[in-house]
Amino acid sequence: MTDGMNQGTTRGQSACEQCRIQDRVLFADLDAGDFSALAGPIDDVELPPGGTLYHAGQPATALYTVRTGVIKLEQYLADGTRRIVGLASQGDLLGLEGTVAETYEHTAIALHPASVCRIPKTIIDGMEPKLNRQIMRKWHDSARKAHACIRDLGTGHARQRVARLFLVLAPPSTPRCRLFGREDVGALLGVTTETASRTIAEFKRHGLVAEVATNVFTRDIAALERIAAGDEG
Amino acid sequence: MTDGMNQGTTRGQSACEQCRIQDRVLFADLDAGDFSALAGPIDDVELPPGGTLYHAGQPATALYTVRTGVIKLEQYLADGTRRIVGLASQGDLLGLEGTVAETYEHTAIALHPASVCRIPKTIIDGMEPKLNRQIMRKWHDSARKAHACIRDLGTGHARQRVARLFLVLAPPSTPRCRLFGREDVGALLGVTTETASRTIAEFKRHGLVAEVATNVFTRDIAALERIAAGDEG
DNA sequence: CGGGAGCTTGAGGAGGATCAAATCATGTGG
DNA sequence: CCACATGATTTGATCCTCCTCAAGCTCCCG
Repeated sequence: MTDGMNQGTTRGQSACEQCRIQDRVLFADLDAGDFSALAGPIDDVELPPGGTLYHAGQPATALYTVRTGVIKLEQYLADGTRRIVGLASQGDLLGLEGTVAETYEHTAIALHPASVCRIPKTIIDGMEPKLNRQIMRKWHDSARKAHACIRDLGTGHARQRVARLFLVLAPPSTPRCRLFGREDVGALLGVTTETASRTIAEFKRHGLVAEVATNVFTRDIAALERIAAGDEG
Repeated sequence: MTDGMNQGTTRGQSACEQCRIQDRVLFADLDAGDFSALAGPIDDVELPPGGTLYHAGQPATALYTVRTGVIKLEQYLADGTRRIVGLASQGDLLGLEGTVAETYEHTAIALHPASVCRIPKTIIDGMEPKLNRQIMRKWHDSARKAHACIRDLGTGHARQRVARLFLVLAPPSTPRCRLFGREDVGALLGVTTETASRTIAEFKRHGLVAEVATNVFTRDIAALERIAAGDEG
């Protein structure tokens, strides 16, 4: 149980018009006029690692756009087992279920220091038609990610899953990628904390990845792809 | 490789207005006037077990509503491994990705004899605003199912996964449920065909389920729930 | 009746879970 | 600034589940 502080700081208004990731977020195809209309109540939320954005079952009052950091989406089984069913990073939308349901379906917790943009449900409701296409695209992203999670991170031996995780964490061109706690790696891949740790340690020994700082890795992409596909060396 | 015939028969027009599952499908909240406007090109497709509705990568020209039967959604890994990432049954919408993307993302194959309703993309495009809420709800269903797949069918021991599958196949009140081939059970749960077979056989021996006809089972719900939660007896 | 596909079962081994301990980070107070 | 406490990570040893390879079985269909 990470048990971090359950909410980050909320500071002032967000400047959507200057947002660096504007083209990737919900309001991508709104014009300037629309922007001034909605500028009002959108604000930023800063989350420390372990900080909770919202809990499963809570009334869904807002959507969130991820600006920086990585946020995990957790769900729980009847026996209390924890499972991470998805990750959200830059440009992803969280709490999409709020547009059609009353409550959140996951618990959203930051893995790295994160900054997200809070968009009250009322804003969405107020301008539905213009946003519909964009919201649909976000649903699509979300479904694709979930299926990729089953396919890539939930299939094969632990070594393959870890390799695929390293490949998913950042695009191949990116030199480094940030990892997170072994317990979370386990919950994401469906293996135990020990297996996650052992496998990552083995990767380091074999030079498949190198830890340049705490949980910051460089990767041998080609070699990881070979492992991911099941080729053993 | 099941390699069934790759398409069922297509016969005539569909009578949406008399459809038994009308309240569960896409056009749930359209009025009579709307119905007559769209009555045109919607038609039924009958699929035999193993029949393919569409292939991953194909241009997405239509959505499909499932009227009867169960349809599997398959995806493939780089090494060729097959994985079932979801099941669709009565009322579910298939090929939703077609509303925002060019091609299908899964291969959709019938597990039982199935009857589906083909809705050309042009119809959807033509009446977007009225349908938006309903489409959104279908996206939501789809995402929920995918997460349930990770959580319930992809976590824990083989015995737990099979128990959860039996519980998911039909609501608890339903006396019987239909299963499908062991190879597909394996691909859905992320275990081998042999493990699927062995586990189901063991369930039969222990009276947790009983096979009243080929792949038709009655279930001891309470006992299955105990197994699903990890209690061993 | 014979052939084939899918299902069941067996034996053996490997991978991962489990239990337990040692080592390494991180932040705290002296 | 250092010693210490705390939690995360790594590692070890053992056991059990599940995979693998292989054979027998059942059911259906020609």
